Amino acid sequence: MSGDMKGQTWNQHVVKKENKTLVLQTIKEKAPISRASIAQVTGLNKGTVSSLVSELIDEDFIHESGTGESSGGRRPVMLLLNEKAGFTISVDLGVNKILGVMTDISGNRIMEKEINVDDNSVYNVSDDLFSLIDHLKEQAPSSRYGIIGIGVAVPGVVTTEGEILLAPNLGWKKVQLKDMLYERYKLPIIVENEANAGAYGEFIYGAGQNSKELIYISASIGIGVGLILDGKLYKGLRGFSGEFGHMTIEKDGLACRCGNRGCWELYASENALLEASEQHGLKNHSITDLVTKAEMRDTNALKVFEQIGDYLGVGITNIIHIFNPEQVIIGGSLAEGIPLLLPSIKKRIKQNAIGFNLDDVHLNEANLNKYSVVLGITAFNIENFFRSTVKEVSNGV
Amino acid sequence: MSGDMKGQTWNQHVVKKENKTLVLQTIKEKAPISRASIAQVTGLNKGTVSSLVSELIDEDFIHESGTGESSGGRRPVMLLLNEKAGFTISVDLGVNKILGVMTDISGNRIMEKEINVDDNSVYNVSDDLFSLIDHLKEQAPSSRYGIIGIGVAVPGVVTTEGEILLAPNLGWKKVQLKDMLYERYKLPIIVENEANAGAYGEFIYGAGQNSKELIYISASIGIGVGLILDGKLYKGLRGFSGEFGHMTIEKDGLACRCGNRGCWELYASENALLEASEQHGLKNHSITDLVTKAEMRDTNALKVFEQIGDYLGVGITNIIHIFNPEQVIIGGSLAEGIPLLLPSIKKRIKQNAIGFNLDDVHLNEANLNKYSVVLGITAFNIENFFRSTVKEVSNGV
DNA sequence: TAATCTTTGTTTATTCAGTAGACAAACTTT
DNA sequence: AAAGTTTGTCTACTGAATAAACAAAGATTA
Repeated sequence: MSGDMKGQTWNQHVVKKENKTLVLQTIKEKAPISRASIAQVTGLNKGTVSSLVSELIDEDFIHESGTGESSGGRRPVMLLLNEKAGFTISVDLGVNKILGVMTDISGNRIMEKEINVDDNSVYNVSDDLFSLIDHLKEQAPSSRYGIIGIGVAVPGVVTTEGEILLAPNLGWKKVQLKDMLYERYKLPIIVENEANAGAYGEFIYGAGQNSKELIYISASIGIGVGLILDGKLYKGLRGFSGEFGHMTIEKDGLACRCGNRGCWELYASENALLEASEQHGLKNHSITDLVTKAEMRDTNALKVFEQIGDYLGVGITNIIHIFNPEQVIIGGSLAEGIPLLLPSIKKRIKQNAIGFNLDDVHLNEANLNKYSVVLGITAFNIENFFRSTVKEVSNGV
Repeated sequence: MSGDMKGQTWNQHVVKKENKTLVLQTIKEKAPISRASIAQVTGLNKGTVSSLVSELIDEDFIHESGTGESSGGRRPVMLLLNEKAGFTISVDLGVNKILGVMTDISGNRIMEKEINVDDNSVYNVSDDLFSLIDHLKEQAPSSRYGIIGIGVAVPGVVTTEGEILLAPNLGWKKVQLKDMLYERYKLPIIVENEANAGAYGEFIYGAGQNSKELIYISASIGIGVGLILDGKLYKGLRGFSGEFGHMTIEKDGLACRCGNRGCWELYASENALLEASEQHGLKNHSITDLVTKAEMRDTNALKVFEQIGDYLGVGITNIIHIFNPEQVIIGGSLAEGIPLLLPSIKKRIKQNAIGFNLDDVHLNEANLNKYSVVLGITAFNIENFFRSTVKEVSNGV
């Protein structure tokens, strides 16, 4: 009816929609909060807030929760997000295991299930994935909005349309996972790259909550990077940004299966760590083994971590130069070794990064641990839900 | 009075402001255009468009320009941007010369002046800069809004507040150029990094007009990069993004004066080109000399361009992997040699870049030539003007 | 304890921008 | 000349925000 191609048109419906979202957002962030405080924080008129709040209550998005402390006058009625108004199902589809969680619309984990996978064929994995989702879905408490969305993170190249073009470590090519899931569940579906999801998870619920410019490094078998720029996930033209694993840090260095040479992930990933440890006489060790050895002051293990940390530092220095970020967060399976890697990472960065950019940046470990990725998916699910639902309900009823 | 900290509040004033801007934008882009067409394109009601248009005419932003062709009914009255409602002064402050242009608010160049500089001290340059601006300012035609803004691009690190922290090739540190200019002219001032300005210039007026994701490489003495992401200039936390010149492409490679090692600009800038040519026995040649020689099939000169192009390709491959851009534009003084560099750049990229990302990207030469940077500044000036003025006038009168 | 002051939240009258639709003007087609 | 189209303006209406009055419920003070 309106809002064509470019530059949406503004009318009072849009105004109401935006203000309602603003009120809801304020409650989400500052709950418990009174109507009066919302008016003060947002700058909206008290009457406007009252009327929007009563709509939100009717729609079960929020509810009152008794009175708060008086500050010298009538005691305020506090408002809370109605966390149990709906639930999400979010899955981290890894190479060796699949982690699925159910959360409420506030992002609290209600239930989770993890299964191991050895056969990575599309057929087998999708079977496992479906039964995992079915299992979570069956046990969802009843609620006004039910399951509000299902999302899956995959270690691969995903288009903005949710098609998996390539997932090398799964051996997948051109898999229409989003369509498959929609076909089966008829619910809003999200399929997203694993590094992007991890970045968003840490941004919304984790170490990056107060940074608008943050770079999340997912260092596992390979390296993927998720970019939060200007407070939004940056995906590039078709969704393929963040292929930092294939950034050349040694011109004409080692040949990568991607066709490039000297790729960062050949020197600084979990794979690189394991290879380096073999070269130092530590064969068939897992990361956990190596961490244990290094903690017991094994010289070879220590050397390996120092070497990998140094290479990580080279790439991170590049990241700092390129983005002038506020925060760089390291996640993925390699994060297990962070305490051992950090000294040499920091040494390299301090030596090599330009002062101005270095001064601005904080280097941190992901603090949601194995949940970074699933919770990113959860955040996508919830955002999607509020964006589409808050408005339609208010117009529709 | 409203619209506090986060999440602006929406009311009818905002609606009008946005719709008015939308109408103006539509006229800028599609002029000459009738009221009826604007209504159709924007989705706004015919009456709304009529009333907004009549305000814009009162404010001299646009004017009617006779009737257009009938399409089977009453002939439309065509609307045009009133290009001469105001003028900008935009300056590209280079190491060897200063280029200043005056443009109208449509970005047409009205006048220009270029001067050479040999003493780069702040004192001397600011003197030259002031007299250059004075000269342009004096000759500005009289107009409703006069000089709407003054902007300067500098080859250095500029904060979001317009302070020049460091301009190594000028030998400047901590120069409050924005304040100095405001003190003198009491007009809206912009001070911006040269690569950022170049990127914006090509984005608005040049080769990148239809790309929302574009990377501009300013290859001169060093390398700077301007990032247009999601249709906006990306500046990072404090404005220091795009320091691609100091991206490591050879770990522990050549030492750079920035403190890092193996920086891209040591291998792929104008400086690198000149050094490489000396190593090939071509001493004291300018780029122009080398281009001439190479065009006459001088083997050494050809080799030099091939080598530098190859290194450029390495960095551009990284850029393609990192951003999944729609377009990469090469500008700066090195662009003079583009026809000679392109073959080896393209060869490297085709060999090394990941297919998905490679398929999306177009590699182009800047097409505004020496005006990329000044016109970027012009675009900033104009945007600033419309953002602040369109609205205040309509509320204020 | 009573009177007064504060804060919270609702209600009412008002303002203002966009919309739909009628209408007039100007043109084309039959 | 009559009928149909397109453009642009005008009028009545709608709906959302606002300011201000008001009611409710508490704190403070004498």
